[in-house]
Amino acid sequence: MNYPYVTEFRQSLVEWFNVEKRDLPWRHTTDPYQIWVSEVMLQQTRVDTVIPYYNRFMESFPTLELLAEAPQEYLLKHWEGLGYYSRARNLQAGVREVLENYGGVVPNNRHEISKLKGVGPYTAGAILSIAYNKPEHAVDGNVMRVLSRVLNIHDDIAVPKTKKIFEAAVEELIDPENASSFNQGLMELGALICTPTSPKCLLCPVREYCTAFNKGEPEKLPIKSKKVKMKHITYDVLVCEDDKGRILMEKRPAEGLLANLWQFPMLEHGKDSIDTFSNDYAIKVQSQQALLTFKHVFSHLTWHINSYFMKCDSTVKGEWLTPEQIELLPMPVPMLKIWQEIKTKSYCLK
DNA sequence: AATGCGGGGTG
DNA sequence: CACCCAGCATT
Repeated sequence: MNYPYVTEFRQSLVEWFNVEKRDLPWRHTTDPYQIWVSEVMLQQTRVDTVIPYYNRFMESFPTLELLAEAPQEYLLKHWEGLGYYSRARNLQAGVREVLENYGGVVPNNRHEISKLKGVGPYTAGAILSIAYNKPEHAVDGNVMRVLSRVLNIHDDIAVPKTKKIFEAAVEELIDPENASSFNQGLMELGALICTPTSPKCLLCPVREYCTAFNKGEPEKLPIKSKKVKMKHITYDVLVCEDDKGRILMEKRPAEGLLANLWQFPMLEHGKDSIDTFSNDYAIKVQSQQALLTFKHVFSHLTWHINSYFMKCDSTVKGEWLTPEQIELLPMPVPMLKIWQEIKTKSYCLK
């Protein structure tokens, strides 16, 4: 395939990026480790959300070695609220691989870097191009949207193999001398100009090369099928406090949803019974009071939560923790919401 | 190829 | 409410 105006397209995009790019924390460095962290955080996550997490993360884990040595609980606390927590565990596994197998130097080729945990086709290309200026494709949702419009590609981007079409296109288009600015330029264009709805074509540096703009209906692309069926689960969440002001906590399993995060005990409606629960923990409930009722939406399921504050007898079973200890634990957002309510209304002793 | 995996922003 | 977002691992 041979695109017309490739040279002009490259130049317009790269020049626009170098002038208009946002000042973001990870754009002050080309350290592969720091670029790596930023790219993992940015997976499926918006820039504005990532910024404070990235800054805090770099303060605590400025080097690959410090991240490799960190306790997982401390690491997860830095990821708390960011979501997709396996990213954090995979990132730590990845930096440990770099220390073990590559002398602490992040590999500069796709074959080796792709072996690292959590580094897929996009992240590999992003690190290689941004940190090492290697002309490698880095195709994410932004790039597929931008190029579907520029090149008039109507393939369904929800179909996995469609990404190969865009990767091949980037290999043709990418500026071999300015791979970093070219790839970032495509993504920046998608974020600022070539947005999903109402793209700002009049501000676009490459509109004269854009098929969708010239045809007049850029918002019709990309084509994306797919709908996900949402599952619903209802839970009672029990905040149990003993007479010493300690609260019963549970650690979630090491696999699956919210792996290794901490929570107040949860009873699934129609599945878990309060009797079994109080039996397991040898708890005797003295009083019970309704807390928050709310809904928490994940990408693939919805939790309907009823939360209760319960005064209980002392017991020797389970993890009864002080508020100070609880503050150090990584918890999912629904639990943070309940915990915040507890602190605000000062139910517990403290 | 299909599914599981968070959470927040937007219209 | 639906849709989107700098994806990857597992099956």
